[in-house]
Amino acid sequence: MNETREYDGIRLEKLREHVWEIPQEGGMNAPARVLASEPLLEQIADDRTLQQLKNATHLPGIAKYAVCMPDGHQGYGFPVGGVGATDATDGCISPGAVGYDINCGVRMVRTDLTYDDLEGREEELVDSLFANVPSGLGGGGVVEGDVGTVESVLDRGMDWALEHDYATRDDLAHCEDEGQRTDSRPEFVSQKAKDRGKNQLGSLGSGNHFLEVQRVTDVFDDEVAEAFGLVEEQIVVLIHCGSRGLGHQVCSDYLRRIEREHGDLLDRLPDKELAAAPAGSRLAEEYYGAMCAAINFAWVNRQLITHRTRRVFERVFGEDWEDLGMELLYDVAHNIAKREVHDVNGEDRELFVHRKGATRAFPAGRPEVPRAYRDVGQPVIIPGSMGSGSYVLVGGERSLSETFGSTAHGAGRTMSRTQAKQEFWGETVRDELRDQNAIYVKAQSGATVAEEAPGVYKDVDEVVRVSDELGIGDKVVRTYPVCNIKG
DNA sequence: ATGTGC
Repeated sequence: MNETREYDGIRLEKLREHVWEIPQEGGMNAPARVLASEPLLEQIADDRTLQQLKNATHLPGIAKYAVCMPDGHQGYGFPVGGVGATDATDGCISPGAVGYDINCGVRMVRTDLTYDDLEGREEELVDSLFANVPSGLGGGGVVEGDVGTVESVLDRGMDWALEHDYATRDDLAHCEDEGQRTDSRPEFVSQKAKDRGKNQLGSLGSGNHFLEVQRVTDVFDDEVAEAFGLVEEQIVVLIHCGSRGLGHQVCSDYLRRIEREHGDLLDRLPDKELAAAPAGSRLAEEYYGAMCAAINFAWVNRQLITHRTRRVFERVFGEDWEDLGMELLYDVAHNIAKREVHDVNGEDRELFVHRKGATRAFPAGRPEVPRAYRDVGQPVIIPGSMGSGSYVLVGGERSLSETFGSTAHGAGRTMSRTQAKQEFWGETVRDELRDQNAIYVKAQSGATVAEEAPGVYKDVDEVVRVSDELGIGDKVVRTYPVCNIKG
């Protein structure tokens, strides 16, 4: 008899170390799995995550099992840190299982600088980044486009940035999907969404989005770190943001349309927030096209911020960005759905893989991995809090059989934003990080710093340990923050 | 996450 746990009437069986299963019963179309150590499972069970995960298995055509990553927490309808793969022919697609911030994601830009080159100049660098990279709620971006510009960005993604000299060919090669979803259908993105996007091209936004200068403190795998161009004491830049108001509007628009046009399917699901469009329906095709367009918008957003960041480093360090070695290491999406073919019980099936707060983690050999990394596997970038630093992993051998080629995406919150503001005060958090940890934070709003205080996050080391031990994403390097700007 | 509500 397996070890079991029960939380609010939801029973989990321990299959092996870090793998817990909610057995299939009632209206579930598959079992569910939670990938977590015991302390992380306790945190996951603390909110509605397990119930939401169980609800997700009610989605039509869900394959194998729904998965909750070690950093999972409750989200809109479907857990953040959730992976759900549904049959692309007779299953469904669910905006709630992608998330409001379509292609919220993260990229790492490497440099040839070391911490020694930067120490003592943190204030200058953080001030210059803050002054030049638009952040905060509302409008103002690197590019002030019109609706035509937005449509071009939606259609072509990073290819648009290449044509307008905001990107190099190498930048495109180092993005998931090469920074372009060719299934994009801008005509299915509402005018309202495009209007929201036109003055947000190249802007961080607010909440947990940030730009962080970091130093590499630990190398766990010399061979893979070398393939990624990473060494100890090296300075790197992490950019974490998404598709801003445009992606948010796409999600809202389609949730409302699903409610109106597919109420029958909605009535059979345990939670209205799981709203899904049946695969093959007109609405499913339109949502998929619009979501791919928003994905393209987010890649261009991160690229425009990269462009500005390179300019800032050129001014501060007095060399061209090429001479500073500021190449894009990789850009990964954390909130997407994608048609992918996976083995399900010995049969190759085309699925909509929904990764909501989860990272693709393909191992060596997969054709989707950029040529430069194909012999080692794709880089996986996992941001922690502004006090803890982050990790670069490499896609693990077991990810394809265990998690539809996915792993975790971050540390995950442990308390609400409201609670965080009661526990912390922004200016105090900022001063302590500077005085005790030599971390320089500059934000539009003190409230945001309180909401994002290191103390509101799970232990990123523990999340990564579980990923590594499961073999779905393996540790390569760890970084520590130097400068952080945010909304 | 988000022109921080329907």
